[in-house]
Amino acid sequence: MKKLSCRFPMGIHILALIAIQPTLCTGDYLAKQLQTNPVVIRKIIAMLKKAKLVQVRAGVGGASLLKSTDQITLLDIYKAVEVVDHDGELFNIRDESNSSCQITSSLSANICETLNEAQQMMEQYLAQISLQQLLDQSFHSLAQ
Amino acid sequence: MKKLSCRFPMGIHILALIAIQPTLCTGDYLAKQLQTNPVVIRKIIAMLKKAKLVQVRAGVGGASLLKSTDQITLLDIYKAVEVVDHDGELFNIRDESNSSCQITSSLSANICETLNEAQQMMEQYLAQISLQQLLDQSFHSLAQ
DNA sequence: TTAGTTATAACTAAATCGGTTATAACAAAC
DNA sequence: GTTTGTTATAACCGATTTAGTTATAACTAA
Repeated sequence: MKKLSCRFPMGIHILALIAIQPTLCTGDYLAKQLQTNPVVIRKIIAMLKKAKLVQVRAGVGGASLLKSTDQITLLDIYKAVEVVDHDGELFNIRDESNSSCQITSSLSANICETLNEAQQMMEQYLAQISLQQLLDQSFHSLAQ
Repeated sequence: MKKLSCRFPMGIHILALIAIQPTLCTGDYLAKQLQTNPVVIRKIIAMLKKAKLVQVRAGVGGASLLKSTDQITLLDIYKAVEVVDHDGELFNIRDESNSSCQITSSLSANICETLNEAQQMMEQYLAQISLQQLLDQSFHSLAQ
């Protein structure tokens, strides 16, 4: 019913623009690009800073990456802005593994294990895509 | 920051219990197993009914599956209870592909494509796991 | 000193969530 | 036909998250 927050795709977009044009990327500029509010941008950037992916030039504006674009994966960004304050589990699984009913207990443990594997499939994919790859793809589609 | 709803793991658990002991599975019984409220159970079952995965004996209680356990995949359940009222996209991607800035436009399109592929990795995995497989695993861990 | 910027707190409106209560309808047993 | 146990569903609640906004303070370079 509910999607994840838009911070993840926005975070990717922000870092990509910073990679291309560091000094140009003020909060206002990025907000115009992403059609949102500068404070929303700065909140996302604050999370990316906490993950040591980016640094910001306070006062004067602009930002720059703290890693090279091929060393930043989409999983890094995902975890920086989407996985906070909890164990990182996407699915909301309640632990019934110590139920007095053995079937429920066993089922619960197996559901938990299986869903976490499903999540890992997604995260493994995100870990394989670097910011550089995304930039390459985008420039390639631009050239056509 | 936010996990998905607990309807998905609960829906799996509910269908598994129905598969094992159809007549026993009243709303009250299932609620005790999952440690929640009968109405919560019935809301989930209502979504599973809409997806034609289960039928319920109104008045007398109990439920039964409308497909065999090896023809119900976790993806079926996921889509029945977690993906409703929107296009099924997990990530909240805003369409910036018609931005006046060509870089932003191209980036947006590629972010969208990449994240949807990440989602597909997860859904493909869910599609490979049947309810029967989950039951087999659970009985196997019980036997040990 | 000024202008442009970042940092951050506080607040809002909207949506979703899990849960609860209440009411009506249903089906089988007696 | 009544009773009993159940399903179906609407209405509501409090908590939480979200994106956005406003306001204030601090920073940096010109």
